[in-house]
Amino acid sequence: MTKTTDTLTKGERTRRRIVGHATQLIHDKGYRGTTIDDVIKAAGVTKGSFYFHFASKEELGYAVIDNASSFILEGIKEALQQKNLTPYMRLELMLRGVQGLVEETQCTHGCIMGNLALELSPINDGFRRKLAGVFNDWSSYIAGELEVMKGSGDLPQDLDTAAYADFMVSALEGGIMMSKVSLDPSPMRNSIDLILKQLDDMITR
Amino acid sequence: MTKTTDTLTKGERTRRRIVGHATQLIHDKGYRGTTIDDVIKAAGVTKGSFYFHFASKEELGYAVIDNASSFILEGIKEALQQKNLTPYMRLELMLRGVQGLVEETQCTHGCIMGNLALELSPINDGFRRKLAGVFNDWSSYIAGELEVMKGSGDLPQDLDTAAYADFMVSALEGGIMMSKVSLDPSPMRNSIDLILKQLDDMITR
DNA sequence: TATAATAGACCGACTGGTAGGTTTATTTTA
DNA sequence: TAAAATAAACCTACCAGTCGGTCTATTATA
Repeated sequence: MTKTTDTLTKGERTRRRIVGHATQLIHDKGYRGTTIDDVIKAAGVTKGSFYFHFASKEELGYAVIDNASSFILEGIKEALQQKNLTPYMRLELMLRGVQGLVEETQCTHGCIMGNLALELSPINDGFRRKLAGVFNDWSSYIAGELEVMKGSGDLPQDLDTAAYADFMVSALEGGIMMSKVSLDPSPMRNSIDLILKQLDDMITR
Repeated sequence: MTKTTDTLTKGERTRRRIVGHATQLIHDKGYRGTTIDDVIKAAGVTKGSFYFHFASKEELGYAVIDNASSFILEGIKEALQQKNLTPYMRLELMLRGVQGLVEETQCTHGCIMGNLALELSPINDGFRRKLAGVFNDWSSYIAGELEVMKGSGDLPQDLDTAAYADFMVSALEGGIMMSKVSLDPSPMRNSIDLILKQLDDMITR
């Protein structure tokens, strides 16, 4: 996937360090709430160095979205590739994985993708499209699992798997939003519990 | 409720005009994305006049949240007060009402409460608490309807109505988020459809 | 009742600070 | 040693907030 650190040039390592710190800061305070000065201070570089690696704050934004989305989607794909598990168990593993990620920050930071989706969609169409693509990919992976379940007769044949996958993503992101605004992990956990329960209830026995 | 326009002083009318335009702008571009200059230009007032009515941008923010939340919650309460309808129909009316509001802006602006919740929660605890209160109220109203249904035996007696109401709000807000980032009303409609279908499926017959 | 005094509402140039971005010189590294 | 990378000072636009002052409609007073 990504090159191992020891094969990277110094410049590439610096760039990644900047992106890493910027991702954390933006996850916490948002894109507008994070200044270049914040980023270079956290990453331990100077302005000149930053602008050697990035043409603009916008370019940093794209790098952060790429970094965060590939991290998240890799985790999701990994959970869904556990071929020793049933599709239902794979989906459960995936959802619990996301829950773990969000709980790492006591739910106060929410989901960086959801945060940026709402903050940046109205002001930058490039960001918006990239973020929409991430959610679309995520939903597609879930729909793939639902299709497998449907194919083996575990789910009703008239189930619209794409729509149901969208619903699962929506309910999860909404739960994360509620947890962030209330500083309480319960709503997110509750969403995941109910998503899984409803999926389980749909399984034809 | 609110005073009728003709009994208001000139100053009160100006203040409300500022809040109204600010609400629109903030709904569209977010709190940070909206400048005082944007607001005064839209409302047709000057800086001095603005700062006669508001001590700070933050105070405007509170006024906007109050304005938007009371508007939304009034609409919700109105739908839930239709005593000639069944609780299920009241909830459906409420959800379709929210859908209508969001579709007024082609889903591009999302829900102002959700937008502000994610943007402002990490940077201002006062805003965060106020927004959390709005979602809490909303969920409580829904839970009230679910309790009625449960009381009349239409829903399972072991249903956690508060948790299920939270889930409904989460799924709806998440759907609105997906619609905003994809510029497509389908995810929100899909969320509402599935929320209602799942509620209907739960009704004991 | 004519005039003076007061207060609410409004005006817009200005300011201090901030944030994104630039420039030029210097040091590292491949 | 040429190119890559870093350093530090600097620039400029923008933005929240300020401040001295104006306008107008009541209200008080002689």
